[in-house]
Amino acid sequence: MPGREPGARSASVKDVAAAAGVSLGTVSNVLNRPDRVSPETRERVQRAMSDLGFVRNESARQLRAGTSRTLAYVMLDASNPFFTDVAAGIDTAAESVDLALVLCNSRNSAQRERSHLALLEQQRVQGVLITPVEPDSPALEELAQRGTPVVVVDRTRADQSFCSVAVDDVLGGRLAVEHLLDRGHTRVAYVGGPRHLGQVADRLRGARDAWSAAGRPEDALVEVETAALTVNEGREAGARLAGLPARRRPTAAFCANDLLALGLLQHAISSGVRVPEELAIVGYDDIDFAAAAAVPLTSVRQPRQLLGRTAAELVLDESANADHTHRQVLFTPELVARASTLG
Amino acid sequence: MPGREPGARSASVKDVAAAAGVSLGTVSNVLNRPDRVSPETRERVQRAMSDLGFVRNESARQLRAGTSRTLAYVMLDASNPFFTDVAAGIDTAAESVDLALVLCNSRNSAQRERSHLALLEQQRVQGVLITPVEPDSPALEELAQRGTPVVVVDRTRADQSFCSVAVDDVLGGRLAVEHLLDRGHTRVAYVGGPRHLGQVADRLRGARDAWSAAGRPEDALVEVETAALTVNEGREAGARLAGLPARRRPTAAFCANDLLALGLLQHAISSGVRVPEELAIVGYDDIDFAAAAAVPLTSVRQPRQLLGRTAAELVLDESANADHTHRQVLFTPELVARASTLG
DNA sequence: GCGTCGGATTGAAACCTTTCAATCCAGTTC
DNA sequence: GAACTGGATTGAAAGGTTTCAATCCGACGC
Repeated sequence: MPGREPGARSASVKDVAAAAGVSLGTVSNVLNRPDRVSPETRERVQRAMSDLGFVRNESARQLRAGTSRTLAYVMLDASNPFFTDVAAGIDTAAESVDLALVLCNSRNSAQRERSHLALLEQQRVQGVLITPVEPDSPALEELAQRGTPVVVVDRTRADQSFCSVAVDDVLGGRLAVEHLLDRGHTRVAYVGGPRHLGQVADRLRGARDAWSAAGRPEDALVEVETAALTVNEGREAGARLAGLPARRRPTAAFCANDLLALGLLQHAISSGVRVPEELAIVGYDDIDFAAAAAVPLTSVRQPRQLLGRTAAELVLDESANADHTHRQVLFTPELVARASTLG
Repeated sequence: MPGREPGARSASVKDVAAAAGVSLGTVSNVLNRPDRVSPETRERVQRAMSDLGFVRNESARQLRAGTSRTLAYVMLDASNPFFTDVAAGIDTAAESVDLALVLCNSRNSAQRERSHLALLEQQRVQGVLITPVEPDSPALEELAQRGTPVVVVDRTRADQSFCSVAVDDVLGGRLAVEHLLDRGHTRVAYVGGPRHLGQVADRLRGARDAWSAAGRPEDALVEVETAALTVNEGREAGARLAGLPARRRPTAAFCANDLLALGLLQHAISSGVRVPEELAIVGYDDIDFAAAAAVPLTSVRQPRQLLGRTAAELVLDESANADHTHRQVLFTPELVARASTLG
């Protein structure tokens, strides 16, 4: 038997009021300003509510009150642990101000992203946090224009028409390569792609900066471009590196993210290349699986939870304060050295 | 400047109607039954909508129409790739019937789970899919009782008062151990815990069944209980196994999930134990990281996406068909043999 | 006893959309 | 030219909650 008896629709405040012998307004007061109603009445009403199985209708509440109690995070790819950690950070912040967080997964599709945004706007959510498929999409602008606070997470936009939180990827790239230089490597690979992704380009730039600042010849930093930031592509890149003649083969690789690094590591192990003796590896993101890899991975850590928390704070500020001004927050990454580079 | 000019609230159908010189009802028709309105009028109205930046108010729509366009999945732990894959399956099904999916993450907390459920019920979502912290919680029952379709995902309940989809964990345990028996192992560890989790218990039961069916002595299947199903606990378990005297040390381990198996693998590699020659490992779930591990992991695969899709279909059936009857769907797992057990 | 005060309660309006029966109107048929 | 047809449009009601000005009532001061 599915649910309630046929014909019975769920009880409304009106039913509760009748059952408790009070007016409609009093029931509402019990719900929203319990202190304004006398203890006896309050209890009578609450009793009626539970007797009738009353469940407040959020649509009606929101329609009348004009405010919603939810925040949304549109994530780029829920299967990347990095983003779920960011989401956890947002959740923590949302929880502390008693807002619910709903997650939407665009799964890398601009089309899905669009339809999620449309629905969220119709739902009048308090704010939208998003790691967009395409940071410069005009759809975001329009959404903000029409009055929904929007914060861009882990991406930056050319203009400053939004709040955003991100991590300094150029610095991250520099840290990684400086570490490898410290360890004495003279021939290093940068593994990442596609090149048009902001992250990939910025990390490469940082790597190049550090490389030339150390006075190394440009062509000793070899770029290995991949088609995506996945474990599979990392393995693939491993094969390509292995194919190089020994003289030109790098002794270390800096990967644009940990998934690539894990793939590369796997290729190395399965083909008998010792890590880090023959090939040192640096990843990026420091997801939990990095520390837990067969050879624990040196990685550039991004403050994932903090990223999320901060983004949530910005969106809340924008939604609450009339004199809000947009801010671009840039966090500093940190290198975590582990066995994959430490002989 | 945050959003629209002060004072301007978003346009309503009424505004659109006025701007287009038609009645309210016509605007609604354009929105909901565009074929009923003449092409010229329709266009005029649509033009007015975009001029005014009209965004339909979903609360009002839902209040009047009485139906919501969303499905919800309350996940146990968004950072476990297994659940995000299940979510992707649900999403696919939801998309095909034009429902939006919102994800909530209870992060293993019964309290968070409760508050998510309460809000979802108030929002009158079309249905709730959930992997509960505690499958036998009465809260689920009450929710269903009051009329929200509920489907339990990847768990089973003692009674049959819900639809549920799960995978046959007893069979999965059997498959794993049969495989190890085939490979000639005579001393095997079962790594998992805490024991009160349904999954952990069922997989152990299957393992024992296979073991005794093969006529092996009971005490040659050693149980290693862990405090949680995480990578860290897996490493920990590795240390415990290594501590056993060689005579009593198992030559293979069957882990209750892949995270444990990955941790165990990591411990083995870092302490020089060869996999699979000295220690064969079987995981469970076959998450993507399993195939991508340093030594690709043999694992018991669950049809994750299918699990999600099926759950979504059940909840939709329950929400649409008055004569719906609850079903408990049990899928069959499948062993995927890889290098971690294949010499 | 009268007037006043303040906390508790009430009742009606408002939020925005959808629905549906009623109306309108331009053609068509006889 | 009257009667009808059927598609397009209209107008009002309804949905469940919150809000807020108004009312009620018992207590208190004088």
